[in-house]
Amino acid sequence: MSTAERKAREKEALRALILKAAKKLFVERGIDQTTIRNIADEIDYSVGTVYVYFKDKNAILHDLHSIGFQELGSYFQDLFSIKNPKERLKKMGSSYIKFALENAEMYDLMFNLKAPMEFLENSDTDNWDEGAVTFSYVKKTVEECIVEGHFAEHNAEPLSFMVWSLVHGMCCLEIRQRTKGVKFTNPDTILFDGYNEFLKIIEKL
Amino acid sequence: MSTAERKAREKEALRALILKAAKKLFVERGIDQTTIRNIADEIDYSVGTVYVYFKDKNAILHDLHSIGFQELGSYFQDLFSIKNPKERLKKMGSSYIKFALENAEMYDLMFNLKAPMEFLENSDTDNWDEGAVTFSYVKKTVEECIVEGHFAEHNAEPLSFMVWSLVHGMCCLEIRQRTKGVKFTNPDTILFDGYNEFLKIIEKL
DNA sequence: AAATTAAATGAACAATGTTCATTTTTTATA
DNA sequence: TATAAAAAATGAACATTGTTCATTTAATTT
Repeated sequence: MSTAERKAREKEALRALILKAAKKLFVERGIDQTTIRNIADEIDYSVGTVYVYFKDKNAILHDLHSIGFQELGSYFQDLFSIKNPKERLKKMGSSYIKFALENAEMYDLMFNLKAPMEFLENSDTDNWDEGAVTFSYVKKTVEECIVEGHFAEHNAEPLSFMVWSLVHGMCCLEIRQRTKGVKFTNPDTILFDGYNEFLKIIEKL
Repeated sequence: MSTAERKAREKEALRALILKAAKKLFVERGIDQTTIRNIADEIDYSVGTVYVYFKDKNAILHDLHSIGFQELGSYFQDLFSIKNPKERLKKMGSSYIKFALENAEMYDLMFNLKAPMEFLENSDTDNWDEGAVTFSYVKKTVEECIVEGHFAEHNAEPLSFMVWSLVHGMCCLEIRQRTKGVKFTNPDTILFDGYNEFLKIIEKL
């Protein structure tokens, strides 16, 4: 192997190390509470080095947001082995919520923070591929449901968007602390209970 | 009138002036892009004065978030003149979305930003009264629907939460730029279309 | 071994939220 | 009205950010 190749690998390794440290700190203490200096400290490099490997903080956040989508992918892993589309859709929603609650900080980064989208705006194309791919899973499943005769008189794309919004909205309200102060009868299970109402509904469609 | 009374009024007036200036700048250039110095400049007072009237930035954001709920209230104004609860529920969702889109920055502050909730956490009670009251409108309406024989086998509170999540999720995805990169068939009407799917659904329940 | 290239550094800058000793203004008192 | 006391307003100063870039250190090539 050439030195050039080795160097390229080393560069990639340090890049990955920075992302790993960033993720660790984000999960541990939250994204707002993590500074570039913290990240540099964590891996015993200087602040300047971080900027050699990433244009700015948005670039780090965007890369981490992509990693988040990979992780969401692993929650979605086995979904398409479920052949019944309605069952798959129901399970997809549960997995989505599960991911959001178990990876709140990453979920926030993926679907709420402005940074990853600002990064996209300053890049060649402003396609949000990660989001588009994830949405296509929902849409594909809804389309299959329609083929099977469900959701009559509904349109696949807007209906899929509605479903996405429904689960996203629940996760969002929870993660951004909006369920806490409202004093639900069963605060601990409100997401579960709320999603259950949705399940009852699509059972009838 | 006593001087004390006049002074109290003057204090209240300056407090309101600060909030008004803050709101103006928030709407004009966004919340992250607005600094305490900007606000002070806008009303020709010094930075220090702002801190005489507000403990910190969170306190300003919290007060403004409360003002936002008053404004949402005016969108909800005539809803309870609609006696048919199902019609009212449908209209309530539309009004909610309308408010969110026409007041994106305020909506974000009310339902997404951490600041207002952090302010609550540092206060005596951490009840989120504004949110609770707004949710109660939805819940009351859903309960009336159930009394009228709709939504059989559903539970009012979780179902209301589901409905709230659905509209909130749509607004959230839109405001946080998550609908833009996905390339919907009709990007401009996806919220409208998505909500329409919801309307079709509750028509059947 | 010297020269060249690449990588890493950290001091320095501008912007921000926040504090607080000082100054200015207003009110009460004599 | 003149003076003392209280209230209000001030802005310089601090700590913490993200970010830059001239300089230093290390690695590679000649």
